[in-house]
Amino acid sequence: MAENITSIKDIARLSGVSIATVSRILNKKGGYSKETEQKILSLCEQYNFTLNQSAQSLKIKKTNTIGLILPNIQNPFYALMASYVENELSALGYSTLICDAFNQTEKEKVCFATLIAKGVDGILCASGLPYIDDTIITKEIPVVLIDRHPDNDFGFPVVMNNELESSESATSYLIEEGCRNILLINGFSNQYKKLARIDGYVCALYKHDIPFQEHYILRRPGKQPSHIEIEVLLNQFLEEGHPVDGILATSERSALGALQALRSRNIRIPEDVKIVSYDNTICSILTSPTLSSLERHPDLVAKEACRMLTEMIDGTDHRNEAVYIPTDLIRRQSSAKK
Amino acid sequence: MAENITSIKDIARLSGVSIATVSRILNKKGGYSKETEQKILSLCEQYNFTLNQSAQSLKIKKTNTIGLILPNIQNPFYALMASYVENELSALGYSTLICDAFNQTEKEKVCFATLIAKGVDGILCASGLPYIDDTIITKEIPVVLIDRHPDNDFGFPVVMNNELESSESATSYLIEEGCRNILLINGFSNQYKKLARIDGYVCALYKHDIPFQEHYILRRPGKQPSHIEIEVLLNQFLEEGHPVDGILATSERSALGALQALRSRNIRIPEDVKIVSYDNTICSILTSPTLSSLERHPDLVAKEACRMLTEMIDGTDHRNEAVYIPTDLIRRQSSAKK
DNA sequence: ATGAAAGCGCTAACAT
DNA sequence: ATGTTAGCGCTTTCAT
Repeated sequence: MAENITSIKDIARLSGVSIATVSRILNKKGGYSKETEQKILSLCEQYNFTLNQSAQSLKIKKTNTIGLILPNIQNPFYALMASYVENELSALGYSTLICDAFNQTEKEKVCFATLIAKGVDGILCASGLPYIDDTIITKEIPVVLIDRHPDNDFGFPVVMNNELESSESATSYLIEEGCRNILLINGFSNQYKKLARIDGYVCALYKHDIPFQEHYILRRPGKQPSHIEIEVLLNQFLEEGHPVDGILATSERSALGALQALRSRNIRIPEDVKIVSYDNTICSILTSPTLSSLERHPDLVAKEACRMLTEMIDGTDHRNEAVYIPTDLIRRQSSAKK
Repeated sequence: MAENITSIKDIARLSGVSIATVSRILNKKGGYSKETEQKILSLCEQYNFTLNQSAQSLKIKKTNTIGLILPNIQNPFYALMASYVENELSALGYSTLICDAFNQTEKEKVCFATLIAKGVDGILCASGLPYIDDTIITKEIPVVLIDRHPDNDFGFPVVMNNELESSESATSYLIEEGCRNILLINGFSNQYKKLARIDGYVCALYKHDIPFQEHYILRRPGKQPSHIEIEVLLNQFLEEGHPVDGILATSERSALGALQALRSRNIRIPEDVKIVSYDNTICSILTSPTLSSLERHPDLVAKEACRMLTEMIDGTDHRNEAVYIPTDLIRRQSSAKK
């Protein structure tokens, strides 16, 4: 019957050294002989002993845990992001405490509060909500924003795509493919006032001398799943007789809604209408026709954000910095040449 | 300049009571007056003070954190599962430490080790791997298995679907729709020897007096993304001239592969071949035709698993228990009546 | 190269 | 109803 090995004390007793030495060895701090190290290490191995992280955290005031706030894990793009962040952080020696904000401001506040209360060393926030709650700023916890640029600015660094250029180039691409009546479908619920994806679209039209019409931006009320709402909205829009030969959908689900609407009206894709979508998740290759999509490289975004955050935890100042990850337009059937 | 409030001691000093009283109030243990409670609470509110969880965990030996091991968060089904588990656990007062095993035994071992080292109160494991590593059993940490029934049995309770019935009913459904040459596509890499989904398929054939042919089970080598592998395999199979009028795909991605293969050969769905898939994620409604799919109710699975695990943490014995969540066949275009 | 001891912030048993 | 105090398992300073 093996005795219960719960603390550094037991290892110390069993090996005949002091707890200080055990601690030094387990933390690789140096200042011990090769033999004692070997002895301690094999003893720990044998008894499957690891340091108690709560005690360690209490002492060194670091939990080696990072909080990840996501707007909605069910969105395949954020599932990807979660996966990449977890992988990246684990390589950097951190665990990931995940928090789903379900696209609700209230839940997001709770996420922040919970994570801070848990004592995470830093927070990665991709919540997508336009405002950051003031109550969180009281704690000087490192925060890196992913994919968002909130209206109120706390100086938190941000890692995101070059939204303006991306939507401009996607729109230009549609124009170059011959589209003249390009509809922008805003897949986000209307919480953002300024959206770079809209600016880029307008910009591209302008550069190609195509008049911008405000009603060519479709905005969803944001009460229902976006693909349903968009299907209804687009049907309505087409019903009113507005000509459309190109669509830039700022979210994958809204692209799907557009697909459904066009299909139900026997409008051919890409012959009559070309579509470019965002996010390039598995969904893009499932539809028929397959969807042209802006690859946003969530792996690179995750990597940069994790690097920044861990550096901040180690003392580096990244306030007000912004890292922009370029996107790539993946061309598929929905925008293929005639 | 507000002073730094870091511990219960500061609150005690500021309010003129002892730390014990503060602790009692913050933990709602009773034994204090309404007034002191009010005073302490508003003080904590004012200074944004919360108990240091590391210290608390060290003392009470509970972290209120649960580890979730997933085979692959990028799979939409497991992203759903993660979302539901996180939501459920947060309602039960636990945080979720997420760990992606990337479908690798080695990474799974690391997940277990990391989580245990972190001091999680319990582990939810949906890793999908057939064996559980022995090194983890050394610690008597509560574990609930999700969606898996490993070959070696540690007595861990399991929450999963009624796999046998599900695949039998799905197969029977195809038969009743007129299919006689039903191909089973095993979307899993070949690590499982016994798979209830196969047994159910065989069972249904048997009950309908349809001879079972071993080569009507398509097994992927498991080196590449399944939809690519399946596309190749199915093309090969059809090339060899075997008649097929129904397909049961045990994963969504393999259903997609089948879709591609059939489409490339101008085989009509559902007229020539009917397809039923698993998991019923967003993918099922993206394809064209939309996919009939077995809804596995990951929300219910998550709920049950979280309930069991938290009960085990509280001392309830659930060893060797199994909870089976029924599935529902969602009928869509891919298996619609002629 | 190693040890003794203080103290991180908390809970709970034992006081009063 | 409230206070005192020991101790959870660890790191680290200061000894030796």
